[in-house]
Amino acid sequence: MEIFIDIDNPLPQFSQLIEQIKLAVQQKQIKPGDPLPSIRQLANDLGLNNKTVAKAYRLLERDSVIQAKGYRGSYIHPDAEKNCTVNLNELVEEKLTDVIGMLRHTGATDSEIRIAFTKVMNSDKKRGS
Amino acid sequence: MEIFIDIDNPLPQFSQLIEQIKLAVQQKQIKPGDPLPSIRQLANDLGLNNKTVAKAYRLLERDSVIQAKGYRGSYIHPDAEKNCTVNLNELVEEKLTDVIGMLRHTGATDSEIRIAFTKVMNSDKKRGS
DNA sequence: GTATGTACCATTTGTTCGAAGGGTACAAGT
DNA sequence: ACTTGTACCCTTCGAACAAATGGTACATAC
Repeated sequence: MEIFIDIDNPLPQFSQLIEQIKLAVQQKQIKPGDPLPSIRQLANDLGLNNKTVAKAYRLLERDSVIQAKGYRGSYIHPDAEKNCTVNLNELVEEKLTDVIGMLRHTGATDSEIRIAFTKVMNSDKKRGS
Repeated sequence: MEIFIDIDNPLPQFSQLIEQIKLAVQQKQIKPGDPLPSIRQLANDLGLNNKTVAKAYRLLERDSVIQAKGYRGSYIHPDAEKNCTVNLNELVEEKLTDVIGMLRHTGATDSEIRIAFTKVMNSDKKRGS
């Protein structure tokens, strides 16, 4: 499995990493149960910061593409092949498109929608999750 | 009817103006059909820019609190008293709260939601209103 | 002619945010 | 001991945006 990170690519590095790992899973270059390089090691190999790789791993684990087994390294998730085709972002975009379209239809300004959006994002953040 | 614009108020000037005009309507200091000062005049009286007042008027008209009668000035809308209590922003916030809550429940990161949000806002903007 | 609402062009200022990097530390596994 | 994932702290850079201001112009009503 080979990973290329393109600095000139407008896509964030952690996104590129996620994409390529998902791609490797889909192309069966790596299979469920296979171990992944450690965060620090991969970061070192690619010339990235630990945090950047950790961020990619964190998101990959949330999407059940990989599994972080405590302090025993990270492995490809059993259902990785299925889960890495499911795109959470598509759902997010879809839902947001619906609401935004609806709100614009009521006459709400883009500006107002943005204001309300950030307000909701921030106010809910404080008291919870 | 007296309008006060507080520079130190964190609330934007145009918002303060909207609030105070709505308040004046609710308190029946001005009644449906009453004329409003012209944009330029009010801006001059309050020491604001024309655009700032125009923005407030534009939003007030969208909410049917006032009526801009072409080139004959602006007047209080017949249903102003009813409409100025209805807050479009509340609807916007409510709907956004719903979706955001739902998306967060699916595991989406606040960051991801923000990314998708701006993406939707911008991509839809390009191809027509 | 003058005032009106409105629509463009533009700029400046301040805030918020994402992305990335740097450092330190911890608990649990080998 | 050493590595692992993870969780904090903080900083820098750049982009996107809101808010406000300025100027110009137009068609229409009085």
